[in-house]
Amino acid sequence: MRNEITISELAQLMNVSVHQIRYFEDKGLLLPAYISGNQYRMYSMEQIYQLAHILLLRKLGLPVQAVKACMTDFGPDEIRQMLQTSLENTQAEILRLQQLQLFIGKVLQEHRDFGQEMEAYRVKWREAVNLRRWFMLSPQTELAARQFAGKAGPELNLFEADIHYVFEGEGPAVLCTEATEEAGLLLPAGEYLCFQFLAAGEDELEQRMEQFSAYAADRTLHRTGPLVLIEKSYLSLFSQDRLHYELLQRIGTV
DNA sequence: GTTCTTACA
DNA sequence: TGTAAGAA
Repeated sequence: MRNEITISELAQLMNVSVHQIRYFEDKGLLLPAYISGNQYRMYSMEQIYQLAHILLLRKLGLPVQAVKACMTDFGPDEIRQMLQTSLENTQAEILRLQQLQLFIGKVLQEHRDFGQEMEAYRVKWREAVNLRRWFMLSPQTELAARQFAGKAGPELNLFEADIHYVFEGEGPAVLCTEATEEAGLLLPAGEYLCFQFLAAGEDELEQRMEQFSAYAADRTLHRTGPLVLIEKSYLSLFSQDRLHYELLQRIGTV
């Protein structure tokens, strides 16, 4: 038995695919120790170390092409800088994953809340919320894809954000999302009449809003401030055909 | 049975 | 990057 190993043995040893090893060869990163009589690539210890080196650099986020340059003509300064940017990228990735973790937790929590409060009116205390206005929704033109494409930027995260439709007076609704700081529109802290429900279309939505008004009127609740319809589209993960909504309006003394 | 090359999604 | 084919 020779001391060298075949490509599949090397692949298994280093936990990569055979294809990937050949790919590295194609890119000039890793040549076999020699080619055997039957055209098999054979690898020795030197190649094992070299492959480990390549894999480490790939792990640091270097593109395959950059790995070559790194191994041939990078000096200590360039290596240090490479590690520095890799560190920064890693920190950014951690941040991204933390935000994702937060979002998943939020979806699960909201879904729990929704399950309990389904179809129930209740009065609850809400902390103040800052809203950022995006654009008006003219009453006739229903939500059109073009409207979003034209007026909303990439900052408006349609699926992950709570979309607030704010009805101020008789005018058209304004589409808003929550902001972390003062952003034009403030929903003050206070007692709010809240109603959560599922709805499929515009008609059902209007029906619910009339229901909401009637409920408040019946109980002679004094409503103050705008009516707000919150759409939690991400909760549609749980029900494909319907969207989750919450209606709310501040109540209390003038 | 393993690997090689080549092509393709 | 993975998968598939036919050839060695």
